[in-house]
Amino acid sequence: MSMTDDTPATPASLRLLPSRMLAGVAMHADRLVSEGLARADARKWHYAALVALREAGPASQAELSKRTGIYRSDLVAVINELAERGFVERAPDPADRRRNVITLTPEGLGQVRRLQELIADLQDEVLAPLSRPEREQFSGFLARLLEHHARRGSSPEQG
Amino acid sequence: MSMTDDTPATPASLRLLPSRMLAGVAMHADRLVSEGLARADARKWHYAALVALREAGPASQAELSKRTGIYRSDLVAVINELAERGFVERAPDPADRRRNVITLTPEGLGQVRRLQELIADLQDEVLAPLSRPEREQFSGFLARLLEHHARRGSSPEQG
DNA sequence: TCACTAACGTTCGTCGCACTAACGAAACTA
DNA sequence: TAGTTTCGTTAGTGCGACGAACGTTAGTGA
Repeated sequence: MSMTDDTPATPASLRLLPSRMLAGVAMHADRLVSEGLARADARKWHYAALVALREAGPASQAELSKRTGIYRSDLVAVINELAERGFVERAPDPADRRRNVITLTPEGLGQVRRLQELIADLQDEVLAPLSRPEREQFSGFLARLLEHHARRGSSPEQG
Repeated sequence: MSMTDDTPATPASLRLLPSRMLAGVAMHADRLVSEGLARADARKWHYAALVALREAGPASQAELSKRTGIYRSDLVAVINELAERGFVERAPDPADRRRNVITLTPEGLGQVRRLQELIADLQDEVLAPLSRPEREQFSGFLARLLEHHARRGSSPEQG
């Protein structure tokens, strides 16, 4: 009857590995925001594209790809979904007939505002256990790490 | 020929999103360690399993799964690969014939030592831009975030 | 003892993400 | 005018996280 507390704990040498913790926290964060956005019939990429459009105006898909970090291959589907929902419009560029010009619609503007609030709440949820100043520190660290690895990375970059 | 600096910068509202930065840093970190381990013909999971075995002795696959966070479905392949390389042995448990007992071999012990050094170096590379005390802070934040989300998570947990 | 349930290892399949390859059309460049 | 590059697009790869289901074996209660 006596149980010897058989809880199989992850060894500390694994549990405390920064790269592992990083992956774990990123996963939880990703799940939180993805599920939150799903409740609004949206995805991370929708938000990224919409924000980029609002911030910098109409753009070609190639430009959007660079601004958001979404691969141009994957961007196709994102724009499709946003266009279906009436948040953006895809039109051929008369000046360069290879390109499409993606434009934010009024409905899209409304949506990005809604999503922005939602996302802000979700970030709070992600960082819940940290105090305000700690969140600043943490974000600062992340930004520095990101910048560092973005430079050295021979990889095509992504976010 | 003046160029209006057409560098398409990611808007700050995206670039500074914690969840996004988290994903980005985690990706870079993961790539670094994965590539590093690949050079030693190993993967993250190999290391996780080997460490868990060294730390807590021989175990069934179910137990290993809980200790390492590797799904039992995926663990099968990991043990296969480790067994192929002679680092572990998989034997049926005479006490419970449903189970396999996974045991670390002497070669496995050597390998886990090698990998541990390698991993330590790779962690340094990941955290390169941070000073020692900053790394401590950062790791502390990660640990707190992880613990927080592990509790509330109805998700089966993973690292 | 006998049905019921639960655990174990395993296989197969799914979903999403990062990423590559290739292609036709259009645009630049020599 | 020929060669190269860019753009949007389709298809596909590799991997990590995860679920479903199955046969086998162990425990559990009537």
